[in-house]
Parts: sequence; C-alpha cells; structure tokens
Amino acid sequence: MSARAASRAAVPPPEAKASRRQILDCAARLFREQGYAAVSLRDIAAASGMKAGSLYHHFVSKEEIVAEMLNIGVQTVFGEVRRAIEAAGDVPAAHLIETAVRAHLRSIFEFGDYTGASIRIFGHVPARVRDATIGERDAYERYWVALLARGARLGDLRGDIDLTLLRLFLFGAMNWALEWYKPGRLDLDGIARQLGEIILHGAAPVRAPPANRRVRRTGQTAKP
Amino acid sequence: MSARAASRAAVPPPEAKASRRQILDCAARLFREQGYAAVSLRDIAAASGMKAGSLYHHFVSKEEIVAEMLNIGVQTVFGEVRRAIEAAGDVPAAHLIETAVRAHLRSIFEFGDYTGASIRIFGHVPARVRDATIGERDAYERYWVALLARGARLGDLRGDIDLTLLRLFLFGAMNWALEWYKPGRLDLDGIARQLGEIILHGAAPVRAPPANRRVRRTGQTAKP
DNA sequence: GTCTATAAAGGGATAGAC
DNA sequence: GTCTATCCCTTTATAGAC
Repeated sequence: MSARAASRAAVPPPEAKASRRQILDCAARLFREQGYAAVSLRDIAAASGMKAGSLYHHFVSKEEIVAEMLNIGVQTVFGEVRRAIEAAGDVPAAHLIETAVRAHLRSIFEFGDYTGASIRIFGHVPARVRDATIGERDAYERYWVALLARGARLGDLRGDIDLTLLRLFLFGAMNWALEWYKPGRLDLDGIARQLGEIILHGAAPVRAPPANRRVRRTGQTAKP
Repeated sequence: MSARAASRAAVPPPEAKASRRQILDCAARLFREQGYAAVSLRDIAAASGMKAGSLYHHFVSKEEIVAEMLNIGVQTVFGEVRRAIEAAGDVPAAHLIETAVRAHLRSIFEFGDYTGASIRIFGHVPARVRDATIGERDAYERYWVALLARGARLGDLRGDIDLTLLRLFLFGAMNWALEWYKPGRLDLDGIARQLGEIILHGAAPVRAPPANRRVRRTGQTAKP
C-alpha cells in the first residue's frame, strides 16, 4: 500500500483537512449503528458539531461520504491483515489462516467503526456507491484467495475443499460477529482461536485414527 | 402473530385476507433487495398494485408490516429445519447438523424472500420492531442450541469446542451466503455438504503429530 | 377495499451572508 | 469554514369520497 499510495488513495495525504476525517469518523459510527438510509446528513452534521449545509464544503454528496467511508473500512482491515501476515513470517499456512482471522476480527472490533460499518451497510448502499467501492473489496478478497491457494499448494489444506466456499464461509463467520459480538463479554483472541480450530480441524472428534496416532479422549463425556 | 395457530404458527390460517399476504410478499421481496429504510410504503403499494393510502386498510403502520414479515421469515426457516430434523430420524448428531444446515440454506434461497429479508434487515429495523420480533428468533436459536448440545452429549462434537461460538459461526457462514449466493451458479446441496464437512472435520488434512508435520500424506485424505 | 388529496415532518442539496 | 434560510422532493400517516 505504501508504494502506490497516491494512485490507490489508500491513505489521504496529511495535508487533508482534519474536519474531513472527523466527519467521516462520525458518519462511520452512525452508519455502523443505524445503517445507511437511516442516517441523515443532519445526523452526521450534528454528530460532527456542525450544520447540514456545512457538510457540502467537504463533500459533494452523501454518496461521496459513504463511498469514502467504505473504502477506508476495507483498506483498514486489508492493511491490518496484511501486516499481521507479513509479521508472522514463514509459518505453516494453517497458522497464517488463524493469524488472518485474528487480524480481521481485531479490525472489525478494535479499529473504529469504518470496518464494521463497511461490512454492515455495503449491501444496502445505492448501486452507484457499490460500483465505486467494489474495487477495494476485490483487492482484499484476492488477498485471501492467494492466502488459501498458498495453503492448498503447500498441502496444509485438504484438496477436496472448495477454496472459494471456504473463503466465503470464513468471511461469513467473521463478519456475522458484528451482529452478536459485544466488547467485554468474550475474548477476541479466544474467538479467533476457536474459529481457526473449527475451520481447520473441525468440531467433530478426530475421525478414524491414522496409523500411529494416539486417540485423545480427554474432556469427552461418556454416553449416559 | 395472533393465535397460536397449530402451535407452530408457521402458516397463517386460511381465513387471513389474501391481500394482506400479497402485500407482505411484495414487502419481503423489496426489503430483501433494498433494505428496510430504502423501501417506502409507496414502493410496497406499487408492487402490490395499489396506492400507498390503501395499505393502511391492512396494516396500521410500516413497522407492523416489517414486523410481521420478520416473524414469518423466522417461522419459515424454523419450520423447515425442524421438519428436516424430524424426518431424518435417529441418526448421528453430525448428520443432523448437516441436515439442519441444508434446510436453513434451502429456506433462505428457495422459500421466497421472507427468510432472506428477515436475516438481512433485522439489524437495521427500528428498535421497537426488533423487540417485537426477538422472541421468534430466540425460539429458533434455542432449537440450534439444543441440537448442538445433543451432539456434544452423544460425543459427536468435541468437548473443547464452545457450542455458542460454533452456533454463531454456523449462522454467520450460512446467513452471509445472502451476500454472495446467486441461484444457478452453485449447487445448494453442494454448499451445504461443504459447510458441513468443513465445520465437522475441518479444512486441514488429518491432524499431524506435533513433530514431523512435513511428511507427505498422500492418500490419507478421506473422500466423502 | 381502493382511491384522491393532503397534512406534518424530514430528506438531500443549494445560495449567499458572515 | 460555518452559518441561516430555503427549495423541492419524499416520507409516513390520515380523512373522506366512491
């Protein structure tokens, strides 16, 4: 993201007006909480400490506000996941997947409202806004495609698993957390660990044990 | 829902006005496609072949329309899942989970728009509507809680898996399909089978002993 | 049971004063 | 850069004719 920052517009130049970002902060929070259509420009303006008309000094329309917010949201989670993966170094793909899951979840719940709003309202914004922001989302999805393809190539993923479906199931399990996760009740790392464990090894007890494998029965309850 | 119609309430009594259901049909389709706030009563009326004012002969408010639609959606998927489970009879819990997944996905994509709209817009409706419909959703969730608890009791699920998280991940993976599934491109049964396979047995090859995980494991993968 | 007409409120967007 | 004032349109909801 660093080399092509200008052409990708991933990070606004530091000269950008502070209020522009401040408005986006408020918009992201409101969109995340209430959805796109339910939030009016008057709401965003009030949350930003100004009047509705003043918004038009910073943005040309409501659609521009939401489009920029959506892009920042995807770029945020993309950046966090990529950073976590690169920091993980050369480890088994299975571990990379758990790392990516943890970074994705962290982005959703610990890095402001952009990512959460981005996920929740993307399907509800006008088609024009979707078209204008689909590119950033595709870039992020392609990163996961490559991540899973690498795992399959190295033999860390079963050959009979559809990688497209695996990715979509993962995204679903993670993004749906927006509908139930409340900070403080459950540990984010624990959630990431459980999801990684289930996705990689399954929720069922170990299947027919291979040749030299001990059967682990610890924690299993006997049939009544 | 007025009466405890057959205690299942999945289907309204035949005496109910036809137009009432017809209006709900149109509302469900529009809500599913565009979200709650983006659909006006004029839109619903036009799709129903009438004018906005006429809707008030059947419903007292937009909120009543959406609340009833939400309840029908949940009751539909609940009824389908329960029917599938009861038809499956006495089989291993692992098989029941795949059966429930298939029924849930079928309800979303093959039984009209109620279920899909119900899932997509629940988080975006006014709090009053959520409060008025949360009971039906809880009933459906409790059914899954019991299903998974039964699997754990019978030893078909690992003891170290958090059943609450497992359920939430499953719901996420299934419900998120609304954001990507297009009829005709992928087979619903195939999707259900893959999700069941991943959730139960994992996407990684059979777990290797801690030490020598670089060993080739050709032929070890069980083909379903 | 559906219509037209309309009320009352709020939506996005613009113009011009300061 | 923010304000007030306003335009024009849409929204939910109501009233009463047919």
